[in-house]
Amino acid sequence: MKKTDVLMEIYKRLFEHFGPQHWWPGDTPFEICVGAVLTQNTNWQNVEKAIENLKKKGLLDPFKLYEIPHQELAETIRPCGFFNIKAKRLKNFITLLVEKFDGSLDKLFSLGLEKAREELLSVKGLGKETVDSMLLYAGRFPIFVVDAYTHRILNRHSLIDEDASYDELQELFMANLPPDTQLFNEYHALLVACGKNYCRKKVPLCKECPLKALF
DNA sequence: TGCCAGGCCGGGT
DNA sequence: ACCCGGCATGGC
Repeated sequence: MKKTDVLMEIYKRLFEHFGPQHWWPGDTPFEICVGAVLTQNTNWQNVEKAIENLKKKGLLDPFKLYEIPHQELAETIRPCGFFNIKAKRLKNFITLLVEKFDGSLDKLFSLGLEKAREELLSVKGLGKETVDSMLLYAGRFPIFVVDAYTHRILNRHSLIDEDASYDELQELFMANLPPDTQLFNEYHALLVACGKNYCRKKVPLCKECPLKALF
């Protein structure tokens, strides 16, 4: 069976089981980018509280975040955990956005996928997953987002090695699927849904998993 | 109650 | 080039 067919079969099963996920859960591209940083190794529920705090204070704005002192920002996003380091990372991102792109995500994204990715990856605290999430869900670029769930699910169904890298996984999807933003959007969200609901740590293989007895 | 969550960095080997 | 500890809150 060709890799393309395998990947499409997985997508089909996940979509039929979970339905459309309507990602990213955020109103604006900027909110999506902020959420991408805050959700690093963190439950989305906690991130929602932090984002709600930012909204209440009217801080969900590049220039407001540019001005706010570290201490106050950290306190505001406290519920999402790792708040000191995340406040720094947000600041680093905001500094790039304001000082190099007039606070405009459109200007950043207008560089195109490759250049925008390079710019974002140069920011301390933004790794590949965070950056690719911004590019896919805020920038609408057709780039596949890999995360811990992607890794665990594919490994558990013997489709990749335990030690496969981010780049290898991303390449697997991108070399064998059409570069379709909506497909990549839904696919990643579905993998997260599957991981949260079924493919948990320590549970070797659960009976309800839609990918059970895959091939 | 303990374990885990949509990572990433930095220091030590 | 790996490997590992640190970062921290809140929900199940």
